[in-house]
Amino acid sequence: MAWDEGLDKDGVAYKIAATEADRVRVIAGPGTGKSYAMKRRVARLLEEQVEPENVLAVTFTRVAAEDLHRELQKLEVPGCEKLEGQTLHGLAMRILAREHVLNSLGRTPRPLNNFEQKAMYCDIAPVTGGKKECKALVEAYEAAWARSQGDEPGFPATNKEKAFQKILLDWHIFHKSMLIGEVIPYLVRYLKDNPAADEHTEFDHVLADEYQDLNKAEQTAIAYLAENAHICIVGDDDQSIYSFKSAHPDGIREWKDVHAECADFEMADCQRCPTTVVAMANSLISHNKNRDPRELKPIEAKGEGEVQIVQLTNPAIEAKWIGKKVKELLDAGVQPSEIIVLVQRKRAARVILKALKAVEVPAKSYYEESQLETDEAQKRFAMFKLLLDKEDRVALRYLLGIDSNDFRAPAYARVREHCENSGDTPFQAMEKLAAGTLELPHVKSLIEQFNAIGQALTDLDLLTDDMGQLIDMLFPADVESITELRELALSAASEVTDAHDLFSAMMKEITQPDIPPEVKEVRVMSLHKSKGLSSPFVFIAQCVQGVLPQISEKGTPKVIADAALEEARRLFFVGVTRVKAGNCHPGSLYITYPKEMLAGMAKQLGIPFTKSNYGQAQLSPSIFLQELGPSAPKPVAGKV
DNA sequence: GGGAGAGACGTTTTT
DNA sequence: CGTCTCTCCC
Repeated sequence: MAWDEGLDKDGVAYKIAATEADRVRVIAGPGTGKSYAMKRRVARLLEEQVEPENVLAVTFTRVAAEDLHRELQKLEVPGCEKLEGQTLHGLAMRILAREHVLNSLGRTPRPLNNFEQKAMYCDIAPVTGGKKECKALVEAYEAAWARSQGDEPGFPATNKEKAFQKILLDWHIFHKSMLIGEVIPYLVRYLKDNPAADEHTEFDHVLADEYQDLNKAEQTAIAYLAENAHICIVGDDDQSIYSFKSAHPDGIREWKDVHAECADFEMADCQRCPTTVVAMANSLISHNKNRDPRELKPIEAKGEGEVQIVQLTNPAIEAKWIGKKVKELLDAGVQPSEIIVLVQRKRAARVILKALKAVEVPAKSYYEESQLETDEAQKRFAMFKLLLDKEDRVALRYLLGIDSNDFRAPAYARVREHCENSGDTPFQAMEKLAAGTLELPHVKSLIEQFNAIGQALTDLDLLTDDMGQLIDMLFPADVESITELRELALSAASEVTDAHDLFSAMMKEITQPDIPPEVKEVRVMSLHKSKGLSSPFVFIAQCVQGVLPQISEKGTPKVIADAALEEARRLFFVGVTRVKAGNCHPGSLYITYPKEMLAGMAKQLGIPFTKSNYGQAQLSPSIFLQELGPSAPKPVAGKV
């Protein structure tokens, strides 16, 4: 198929795909067809004989990357199968792992997962004064990097921070590891310090999606990678919802000033939502002050859709109402996968999930922890890592500490000290301790733990050639808590022949889980997760003051409180614009909110209320509801 | 090192 | 209220 087949030559999608400008900015509102335009652009590049490996298409989340990748595969253009859709982190990890980069870096791009990070906290907290403090400092360190442009993190500021940074870095250098928040900044630093490096010219074309969600460091990384390439950034500052991870939405606004010659496009025709929803979304977002005024344009042919705003007595009845409504829809022939329920609170998600199950609706909550994230699964997986690489210091550190409150930090500190003085690796030191050729005080429990690990490793080592047995041993069928991991291993094993490949296949599955192409359940998820999705039936629950928006603590500076309110408004804007008008369904949006809830619960959730009747706090509807404007239907009382 | 009891928290993400 | 985390003490 030719890249411009069926494209209106006066349309903005055509222009975006066709432009030869080397700096392109696209501001694309929700549902305006930016992926479509991007796809056509890539198709054009391939048809013009640009090598697929010289095209970089990056996004922020894995889901979006996977999506992009799948879309690109569908292009019927030679070479498209070689196109990657990737996250910036994934790309950064791959670049940092290159031999020459590693050498110049002085750090190892081996990021810590949550669990491994716990071990790290236990090791460094005693030196820095408490775990809480330590976590806060790590967060500050990562945030400083996120806001940096790759020189130095702008941290430490105080002596205390200085001392802390040294301890933190020493830990990571010793363990040959990295914080996730360091991955991009180190890439930036590498690119900056090595202007002659090949990485600067690796790509001829760079497409960066969801640009408003990237932080300063990430935006800087992209700027370096695209310095000698054509670049097209795409985003929408009205959908910026990641300020908590230091996203820098000003970046997309300022981009045009920085690149004065850039080709600038705006996609405003909403190809997704019914007209009522578009009008409501426009009205809502116009209340934000910190934005360039723009309007999403409705397409009459989409129809008006159906919008209901429903107040229920309390959260339980709200959940019940949603359950009933969903059930009705399913009975009328709607597929469960066509329904999404958006809630901002885990607790509410649980209540709604229960209510859905109660009426036998197949449902899945995206809040629930995957089995792969449990202690037990992590332990097995760490064992696997260590089996393949005895010098994976983080895995060993983690395993030596598990089943102990403090991760056996005091004992481990002695071993580490020995290693630093002698040059032994931790594994070597532990072997010597176990053999009795090295003696250290107060490390008995550590040795016992190591012996257990060592025994398991020896047993496993004999099996690395026999996948079936290896899996049986690592992920036994009779341990219920790891069935998911076992299944993963079994399915991965069918495609590989040795343990290393099995590990990488599993790792990939775990870190980049295949998004199942067909969903079979009603999905209950956060507004954040819903970004990138669209659905003919969208429920947004718990729209009360205190939840959406969250109310800032007393004493929060006004600037910060205002910014938080605007971000919450964008979040709601994202939620509302998930609704898709289609051929079979007009596109339905159900916004619900409880009238009251137990005062105790409201207090816990930080929901403000002025009076309480018989212990029931009387709640205020979200201010966003009135901001939806005159096109929004009048709220009604729901019946169950 | 482990258990009891106090205390905090209750959102959102990247390998 | 329920869960997880931290601290203290033996």
